[in-house]
Amino acid sequence: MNQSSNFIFDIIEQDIAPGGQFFGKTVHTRFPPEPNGYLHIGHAKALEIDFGAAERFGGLCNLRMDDTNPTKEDEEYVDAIKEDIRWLGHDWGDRFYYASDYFEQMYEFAKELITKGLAYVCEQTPEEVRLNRGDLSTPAKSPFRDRPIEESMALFEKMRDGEFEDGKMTLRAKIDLASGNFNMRDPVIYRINRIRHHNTGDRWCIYPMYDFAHPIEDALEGITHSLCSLEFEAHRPLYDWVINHCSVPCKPRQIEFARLGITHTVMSKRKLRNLIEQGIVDGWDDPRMPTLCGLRRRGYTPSSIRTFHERNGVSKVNSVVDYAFLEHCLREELNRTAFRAMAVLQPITLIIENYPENQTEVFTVENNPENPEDGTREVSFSKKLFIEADDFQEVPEKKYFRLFPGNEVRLKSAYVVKCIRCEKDSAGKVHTVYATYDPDSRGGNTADGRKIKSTIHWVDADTAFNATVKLYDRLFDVESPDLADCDYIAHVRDDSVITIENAKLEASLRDCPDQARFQFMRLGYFCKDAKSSNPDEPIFIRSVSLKDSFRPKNDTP
RNA sequence: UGGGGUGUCGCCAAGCGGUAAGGCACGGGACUUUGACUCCCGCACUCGUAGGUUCAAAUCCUGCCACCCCAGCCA
Repeated sequence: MNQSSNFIFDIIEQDIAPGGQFFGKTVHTRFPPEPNGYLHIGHAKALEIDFGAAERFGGLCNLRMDDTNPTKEDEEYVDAIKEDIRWLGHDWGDRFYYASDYFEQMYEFAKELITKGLAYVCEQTPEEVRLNRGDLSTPAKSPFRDRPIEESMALFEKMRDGEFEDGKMTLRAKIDLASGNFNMRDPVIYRINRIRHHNTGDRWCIYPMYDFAHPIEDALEGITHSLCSLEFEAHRPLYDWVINHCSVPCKPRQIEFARLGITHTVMSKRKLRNLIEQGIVDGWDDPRMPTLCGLRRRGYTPSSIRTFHERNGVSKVNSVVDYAFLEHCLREELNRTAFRAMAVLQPITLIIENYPENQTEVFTVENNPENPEDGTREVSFSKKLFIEADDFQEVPEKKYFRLFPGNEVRLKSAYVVKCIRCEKDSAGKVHTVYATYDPDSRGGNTADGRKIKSTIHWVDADTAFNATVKLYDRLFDVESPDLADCDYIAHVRDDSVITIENAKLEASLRDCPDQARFQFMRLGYFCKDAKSSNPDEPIFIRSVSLKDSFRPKNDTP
């Protein structure tokens, strides 16, 4: 499937080769989202790596909700996460798990550590722990570090039994208070928190911390390779410590990779949530959001997103990929697969003066010139048409070769017409253009073989229907709104969505199914919005524009 | 000041001692019943930097510089 390798796949390959630590084993990975928000395209990168590794080596990938902190998590996200993963085309079979399903075993492993003298109950307050953490040159300290094993054990059991109030004490791993790696300075591995857990209800009032829980979750599931993002690199010694000191069934290997950044967007849950709360976007599935549900609504296909990630590769360099590359991946696919249709977004009237009144012809148009197998459809033509305002200039600018007085253009698949004159309103805006047609150019080819430089799209005023079309564009006007010192809210574009109420669409678009994707010729790729369309009022969303070398899209600073 | 990472074209990214792949973006041209698509051509004598080893270095060694992550009872 994906033939290109990366440093992680190279490592796995070595691990399962003769002499490797997982020789003879099935590669087993996992995707472990925390159910506290919606998945975005950055998560999709991890998905591609986790499920991709399993696929590549004939292994398995589990889906596991990493729900060890009930304060932040909620079941409401679980189904949405599953839906997004399925949409991307990944299958976890029957291996769907909750980290919370292992609480009992984690508790036992914690007791094992206490028994071994490798964990102790610490009664410092959160503030005291922070104060006693030391600094770059000073070791941490805890007055409870050398408390007897039996005492810690009794206290820990009472913690579970709910005998102490929240925050009163913690269970800490006894590792190295002087370590240069702060994660090893006797990290807290259990805390008391009386809050109902979405999965375990009120069964627990103590919850394990990520650094303790995650390696156990992995080991219990027989994970061979635990792939995560770069910020966990400094946690790996702790991950290995837990694996080595608890009697877990296997020793997974953690490998870290750089998370994805994309220009002109923000990726952190906090910032995305903020955009919603401030009413800047309509919700998690707003088509401008980098969430998977947002991209789905925008018209992105699963395969375009997977292609995007595959071609970006995997490394350990903090990288920010150009938004244009995401757009490229979508265009590339849709050019191949989307049916063409004609739609006029900024209509002006075109009257063919020498065309008979009340006459209608039907023309046959290819659905996709890139793929003849997609067949054809019929569109009607008559004396009065709509064309794009952009396709006419009374006084043509340099190199303009569309419609202007005296010039000929071809109406896609119909006739060659010659512009005669135009009519303007009181404000000087052109509303009607008059032309004559060449009856010998039926279908678009001239009888005398003269070349027509330009072909424009059109719709028949008699059969076209009005629809709302929403033109979405990037949300921010700066390349890196996600930088820590960037006031990203101040850089939200006020024209990131332009709503066109009365676009004129060709009749065939009227009854297309939700989410159907089209190329509106010469404009871009659009899809029918399943969320806001009514049976009688379809609403179309622009997924991405077509490239335009006449007026290159100027990139905002 | 401690620990862990990373530095190859504007942006991603191959490269693993033998003399800088590819994609995006960009510029030029051809073709075109979408100024799209497609197709050509151009786009790093140079790999953060300074030395060293070698017949030969982006690849090995040493120093320096820059940037990122870590002191939550978050993940």
